[in-house]
Amino acid sequence: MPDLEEHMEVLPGKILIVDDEPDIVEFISYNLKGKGYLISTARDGVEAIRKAKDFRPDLILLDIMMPNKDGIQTIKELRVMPEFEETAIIFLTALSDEKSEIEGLKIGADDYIAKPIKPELLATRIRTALRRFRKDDDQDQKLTFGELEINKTKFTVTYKGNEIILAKKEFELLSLLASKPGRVFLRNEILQRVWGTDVIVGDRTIDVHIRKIRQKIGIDLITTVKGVGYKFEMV
Amino acid sequence: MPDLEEHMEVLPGKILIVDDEPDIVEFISYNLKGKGYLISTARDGVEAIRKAKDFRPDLILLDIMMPNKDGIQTIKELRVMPEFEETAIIFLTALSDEKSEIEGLKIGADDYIAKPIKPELLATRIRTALRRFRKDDDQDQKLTFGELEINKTKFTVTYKGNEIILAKKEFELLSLLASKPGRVFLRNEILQRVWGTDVIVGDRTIDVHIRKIRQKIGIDLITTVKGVGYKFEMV
DNA sequence: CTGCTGCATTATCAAATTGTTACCAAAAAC
DNA sequence: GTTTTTGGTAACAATTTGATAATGCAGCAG
Repeated sequence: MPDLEEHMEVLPGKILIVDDEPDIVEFISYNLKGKGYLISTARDGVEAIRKAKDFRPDLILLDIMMPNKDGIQTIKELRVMPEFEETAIIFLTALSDEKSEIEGLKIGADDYIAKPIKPELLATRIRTALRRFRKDDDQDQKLTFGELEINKTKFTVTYKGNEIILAKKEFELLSLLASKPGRVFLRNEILQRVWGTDVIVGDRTIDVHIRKIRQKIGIDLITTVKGVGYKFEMV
Repeated sequence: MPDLEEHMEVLPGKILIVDDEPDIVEFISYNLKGKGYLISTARDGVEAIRKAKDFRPDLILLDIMMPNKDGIQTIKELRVMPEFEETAIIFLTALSDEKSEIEGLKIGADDYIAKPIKPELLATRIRTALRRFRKDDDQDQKLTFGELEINKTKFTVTYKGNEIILAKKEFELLSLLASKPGRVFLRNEILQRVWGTDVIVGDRTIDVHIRKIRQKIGIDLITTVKGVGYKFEMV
């Protein structure tokens, strides 16, 4: 009977590869799998965002030129969502367009790699980028405010030691607001960051979720700024 | 049938030798057995993969030039399987082809040794490679949570002293979840880490395995986080 | 070779939970 | 005082998971 053991211990990281050329995806994917990275792939920006939400990559390799939604647009949308605020993103650029490289970095990429891609270079850059964002995998990512604790790793919220069960959207919404206490998030912004850009929901949806959160936590940590949005605040 | 030598006490390691020339296999095999390694052999890539699954070597000596499936192709296939992700692999190369050596290393070999093989050199390299992947072989790797014990070496789970028989996938799944108690594992992540990157299985597969585990253990140690994933938790 | 046996996966349906909307009342803004 | 915006409630829709049985497959004993 096989001893499965090691393969599930320390993984170097999860990487999402986004490119419309299957050959390139295949090539990179193959190279990185060999090094123990977990790989997911997408062939355009729309798919990329969808997969990223599920896969939660530590790093995204993002082609600039793509159909359906280009790299620039994709990174913009990703960076707006709280869960990808601190995800490493490396652009893949055809060396033709030097201008876009610079633009890419300004927009929020951490690095860029010119095609054709050299495996050694790729590996090095990836290691560097991942090191920069090294989240202690052993340590929980959590936000604490006095008696309230939001643990993103365990997906739990506790208030005065009691665990409060929040549904996914509720949790995401609270996490977003709590990520910048005091800051007002516009309704529009909340929609974008929690629901994404292409999902369309009615006006009342946010309200209802806010209400449920307030109800579950008991005290009102969320303040309404009428006509504008909501903000998280410890009293 | 691999020639195991059960009576050996402290095993320095299990080595799979893959070469199509019986003389070389014999030569290396003889040398390494003398040093206390457990040896298994294969004469081509296809046989190598088959034997590797059974034998679970700590290190594979892999000839590049072989009939049926060459070393390059073999290592590619091995590296993709999670259980060999972290197995040391050393290429055996005829010094004729220098280019392939480099290629081999890039692909995921840990080292290469040029033929003709010198026993001292071979021994040194093997020690080095094994050290790099050193796993506490002497001590059982186990996780304990109160009355529950998961022994990764023996492949057993006991609860309140009673041994619980889990199937392979069930065991892998439980091990993964228990490796970070409290942490939520996304369904996708579970799929990747237990089933591998290229295996495609339906949505319900994880559920069914989770259910079987719950059923066998009796108490529910696994918590569902709806829309997100599962987590292991002692209550 | 044949028929077991146990495991992994899928199919199907039921149940539970979650997300969204409709509607109206309440509060604030103008 | 009207208009706009949000809160509360419940209904509804959608999604997700649980339970169960069935299928297919590989290993194995005879």
